[in-house]
Amino acid sequence: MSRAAVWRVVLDMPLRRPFDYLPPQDASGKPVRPGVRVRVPFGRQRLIGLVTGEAASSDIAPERLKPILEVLDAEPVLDAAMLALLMWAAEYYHHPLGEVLAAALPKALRLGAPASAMRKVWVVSEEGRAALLSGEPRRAPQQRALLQQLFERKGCSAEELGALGPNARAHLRSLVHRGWVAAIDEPLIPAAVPAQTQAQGFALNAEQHAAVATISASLQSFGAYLLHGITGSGKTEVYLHLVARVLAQGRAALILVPEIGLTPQLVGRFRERFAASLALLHSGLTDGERLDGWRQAFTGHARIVLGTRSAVFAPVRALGLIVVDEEHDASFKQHEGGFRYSARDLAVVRAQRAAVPVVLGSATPAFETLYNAAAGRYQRLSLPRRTAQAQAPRLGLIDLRVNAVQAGISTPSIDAIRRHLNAAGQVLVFLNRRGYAPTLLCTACGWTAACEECDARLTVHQAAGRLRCHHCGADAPLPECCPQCGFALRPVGQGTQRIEEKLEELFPDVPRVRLDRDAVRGRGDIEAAVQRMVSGDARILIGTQMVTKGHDFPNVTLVVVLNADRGLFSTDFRAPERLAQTIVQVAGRAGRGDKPGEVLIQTEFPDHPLLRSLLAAGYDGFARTALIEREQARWPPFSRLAAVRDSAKSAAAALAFLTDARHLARLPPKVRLFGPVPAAMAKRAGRYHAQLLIESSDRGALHRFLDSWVSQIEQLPSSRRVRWALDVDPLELF
DNA sequence: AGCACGCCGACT
DNA sequence: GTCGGCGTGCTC
Repeated sequence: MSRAAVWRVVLDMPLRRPFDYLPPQDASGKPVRPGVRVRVPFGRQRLIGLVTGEAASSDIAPERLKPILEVLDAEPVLDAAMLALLMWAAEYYHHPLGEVLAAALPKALRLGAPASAMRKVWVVSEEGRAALLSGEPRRAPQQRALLQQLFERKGCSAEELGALGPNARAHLRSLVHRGWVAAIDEPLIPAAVPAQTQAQGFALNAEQHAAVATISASLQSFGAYLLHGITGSGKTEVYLHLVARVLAQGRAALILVPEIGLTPQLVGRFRERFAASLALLHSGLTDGERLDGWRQAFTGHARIVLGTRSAVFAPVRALGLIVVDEEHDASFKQHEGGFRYSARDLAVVRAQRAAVPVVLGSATPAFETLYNAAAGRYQRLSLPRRTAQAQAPRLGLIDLRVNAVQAGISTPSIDAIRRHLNAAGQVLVFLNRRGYAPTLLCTACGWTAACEECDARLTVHQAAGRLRCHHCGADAPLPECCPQCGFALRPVGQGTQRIEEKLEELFPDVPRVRLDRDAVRGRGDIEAAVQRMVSGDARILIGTQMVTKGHDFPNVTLVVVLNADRGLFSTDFRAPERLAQTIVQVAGRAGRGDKPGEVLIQTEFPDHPLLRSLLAAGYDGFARTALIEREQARWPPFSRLAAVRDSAKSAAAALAFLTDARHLARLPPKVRLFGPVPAAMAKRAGRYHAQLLIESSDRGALHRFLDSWVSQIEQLPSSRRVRWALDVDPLELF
């Protein structure tokens, strides 16, 4: 037991405890500032950690306590409110606090970069001051004049140097050489940006106006709003109006968008309305750019922070509003790495703690969100009309069992495509599978090209002449003939490349564009492809999921969904929800201009109740039916789930840890375990994956159980032979 | 997580 | 006889 007061420091490590340090020697007596970064000795390493507080004494023997080496921040990089939110998150997700805090900071800050941008400033040194007083340098009046100026202005930055005379740079070099002037780094304080009360933009229709009025009536308090607006109903305009009101109050807004939803269109609309005060924080940025965006928020320079998942932790000053656009999108849930959080759910918690409104916008809200709205936890605001006069598209099913099919495209679809092209319309053909064909088959012996490292077939990439694994990235040349029997090989099944080839054959004179991860590499490529459709250069668009996210194709009048059947028979209870969202989102691309849209969905199961219900009752009706089924099956939101996932070099090791974990569990009433089971695709990138599911109807019971169990299972010797993670509220089940 | 220390197989 | 495998333990 040590009597010395110690600072509690949390490190970016999978350790569930803080470490005690003696206060830094140069700052004895100064109070701790929770949320500041410190450099500490740790074993034989030196690490950067975060101070969470202090304690009057430590359980650690005094001779073992080491002093903090350095305090990196004058101001906490995580303020009290953010620290409290992150502590809440660490508890809720049962994840070590150090890693949670690390997730909230850009990498550059974790490595020690200054929290404010720095600039080099030249200041007169002690020797320089003495020289100046004694009249030096007598022989160089210009140098002396510069020294005098630097002394009077208390230094000058590189940008200001030019104003100090024609040869200031050369004179400065001499002064630095003599040791009279030295360069120091100083934090750059950006000029304060005045709150902008920008023109109101477009006029709102009645429903948009009602939504803005409702939310802005209670900007000073927490409220969660589901903004359910069909595609093209003008959700973004509602956001823009709300943001304008928040800025007018001198407060700031945080806008979260899905991974791929951060399109130049959306950024452009915010930028043109709110010019300079916008900071971006998304995964496409370099570490330096992310640091820059974070600093703009931290310094208060940015009044709007627009970003993806991890931007939920952005240090927004005077937060007044949070918007989560496309709140149903799975990319808000971190799916890899250690700390798996839902940015949407944390946005709601952050808004609640900050007493500000949070707006969850979607054309296809997550069923959980609809449930929360029905339960009265969220207030529902609907935008049922499209802003342009466009009517809702007509949806129809095409029975693949009775219609002739050419390379995956049925005759009725081909006829419809021709009809729309002849009527000067544009066509979107949707297939959620890139490449040429998902299988390469030997017609003689039945051999198929399989990935060595995954339980998956290799996809044929005809144009590149390659076989690729879409799960691990393996890449091999396309074999000429069957490696087993030497007979000819045939690509089987459809990918977007093959559909493009077929459409070229069917409509040789109609320009096409393909939008998938193979066809577009950079963000600029996506824009170029989108622009070709918008301008009318291209009239057929073939695309994967990518087309459903954030892009508008106003002249598309026909959407053909080539295969809706994956997802109809999945074991994952969320598959129907995702299927409905995909169909409704892709259908929303049709008929956004003044022309009515048509949507054709090809299926082998036209009588499947899910498809029937979606067509007959729309997304809402579909959701109601699906939620009743979930209630009967006791799936979320009628129960709570968590999953322990792991992977190892052998299937046995992956299962061994989860089996040990299961044996350790002392289950309270109402908490159940399922598994462990191997993942549906057990082998991926050479590792075997497995899962143990935890279910409970009682959230509190589940979390109390996890609390003690997780700290036990991480002590298991078998845990060291696997990579494992706990996923609270998992979105995908194997 | 790192990074040590510590005991058992194929090599200069 | 050593170099090095990863199993176990510790870091204030």
